Amino acid sequence: MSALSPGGPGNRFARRVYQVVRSIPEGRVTSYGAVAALVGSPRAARGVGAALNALPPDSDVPWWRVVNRNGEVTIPSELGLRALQRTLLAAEAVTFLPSGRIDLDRHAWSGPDGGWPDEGNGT
DNA sequence: AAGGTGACTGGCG
DNA sequence: TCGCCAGCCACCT
Repeated sequence: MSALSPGGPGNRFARRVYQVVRSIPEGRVTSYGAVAALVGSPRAARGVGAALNALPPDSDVPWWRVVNRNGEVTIPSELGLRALQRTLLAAEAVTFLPSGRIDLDRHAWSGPDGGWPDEGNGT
């Protein structure tokens, strides 16, 4: 059984990255460094990008919810992915600033714990 | 197995 | 605020 089924990049790291990205709630975005930190390698921000780059088109991973630390889409526009990401994010009710960047103060996701800017007030 | 590339981040000027 | 350089880690050939 088993066979582990690598299914491509199916390594340990990439596998974990996909899991984290799947944990990103709709209408929310995060940075590669944040995902890398959640998988246990805060310095592997590029590794996250590589993993997403190897991500299949039929995957259930919302890769479009992952952006750089500037809240800007930094993916190859040649493939049209850049426009696609913006479209998908817009469909998630994500707001873009006049500068062309995403308002991280409004959609920044800090992980499964929450870490939200307007919460934590315990009653 | 080894080398090169990159969907990144942080520090400086 | 923006642009450039160096460092790190993972993926691909």
